[in-house]
Amino acid sequence: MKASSSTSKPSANYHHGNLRHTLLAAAKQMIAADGIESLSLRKLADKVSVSRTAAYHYFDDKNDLLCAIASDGFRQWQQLLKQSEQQNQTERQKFEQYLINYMVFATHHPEEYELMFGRCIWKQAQCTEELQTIAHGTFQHQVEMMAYWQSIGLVAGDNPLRTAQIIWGTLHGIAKLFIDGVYVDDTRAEEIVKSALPMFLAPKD
Amino acid sequence: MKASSSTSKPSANYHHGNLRHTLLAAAKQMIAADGIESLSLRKLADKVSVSRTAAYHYFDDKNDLLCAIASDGFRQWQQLLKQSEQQNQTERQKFEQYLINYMVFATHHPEEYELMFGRCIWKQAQCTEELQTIAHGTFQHQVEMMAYWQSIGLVAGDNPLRTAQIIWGTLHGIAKLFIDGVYVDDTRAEEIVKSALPMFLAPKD
DNA sequence: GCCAGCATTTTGACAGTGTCAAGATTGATT
DNA sequence: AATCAATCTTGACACTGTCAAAATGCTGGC
Repeated sequence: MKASSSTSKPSANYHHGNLRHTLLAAAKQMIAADGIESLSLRKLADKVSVSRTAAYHYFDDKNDLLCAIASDGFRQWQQLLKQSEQQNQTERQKFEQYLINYMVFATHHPEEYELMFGRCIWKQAQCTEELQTIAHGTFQHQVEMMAYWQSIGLVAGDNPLRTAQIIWGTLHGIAKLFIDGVYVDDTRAEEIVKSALPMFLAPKD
Repeated sequence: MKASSSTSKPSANYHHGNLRHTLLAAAKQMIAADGIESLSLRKLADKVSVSRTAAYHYFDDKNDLLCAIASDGFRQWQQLLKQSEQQNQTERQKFEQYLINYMVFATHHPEEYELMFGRCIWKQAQCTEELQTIAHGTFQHQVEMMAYWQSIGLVAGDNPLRTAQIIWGTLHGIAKLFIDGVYVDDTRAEEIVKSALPMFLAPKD
């Protein structure tokens, strides 16, 4: 019968096949536009023209959905990192590029960044297995890069974990101060990171 | 007459005189126990044995109440700073003490810290005039200290604002990674800050 | 001592939220 | 063509912030 779709477009409510993906896409769009806190499952459902509780077939929770978005964010970030690593440059340039990439990613996807590293998911609500794994992997990778940069005498210090924590801390802190609106001029973010860079380098002796 | 209190304790609902203060105290206690996000005006009212909307006589909003808590947080922090400055030590020691104080304050009052510097108030909701003023003053003071420490050759760099932003960024970032549960072992916070310290110092030449 | 007026608190109501249980719809399988 | 599982919807509940209107207690003037 295809009662619902006698015409070309399915467009009907039931079984449009990729609801999970559609929901995620719409949700990302909504948080990009109005922020995480103003995303409600009901508004999301409305936007996708589906009933209030339809999402519950693909996500346990609202939290589960947010975790999925955060996971996607990590994948995006990892991909960006990989691309950047492939360009052949000085290690020094790679290091600088890493710092700038982080900052640009954070300030250009503030809401996704907030989900990836914010309290919303990590603290109060418990984060998904998937999210935990991918996030841990990302950090692991960061520590390894730091270990390498230290081994070749580019970055100061001899404790990769500690150094990674501090550098990440610096990036995260500056990013958050921008994202949360404590620092106001987004465009300066890159500048600030650049002037922070020398702090991390090993003395040239 | 003290009609309400024929016995010792007033304890009645109406006019117990310091509701504003009581509400703030109870709210602080509640967010310390269960986090900001699980604070509701109704639960708060319940705890103080007062009706749901009683708080609206002292605060415009839930946001207004949170801003008041944040403002108190800033006052607390400023007082701690003042105390610490009075102890006569090396400038180097004072600098170290400042960093440690920041970290200890942040990790010991995580929820207040979140309100003081988090998105909750600064971004989505607009912050109170009072909060904006006191926060701005605090940062101003920080920049001045940094300018001094740079002028005596203790801290590296010659741009106090920029340096203050970076150092604050580092502190804020590390604090948030702990507070939000990305880094887990709170007790290590102080250690991390101590190993970050040398980064900020001017080369001894 | 009483009453008006005022500050303070309460009740009622409304729209919005996340989420669960039970029912309705659809496409695929036998 | 009947059955079944996947998918989506409806109904319902408790909880939230917030507003308007009512109730309550205190205080100063007579």
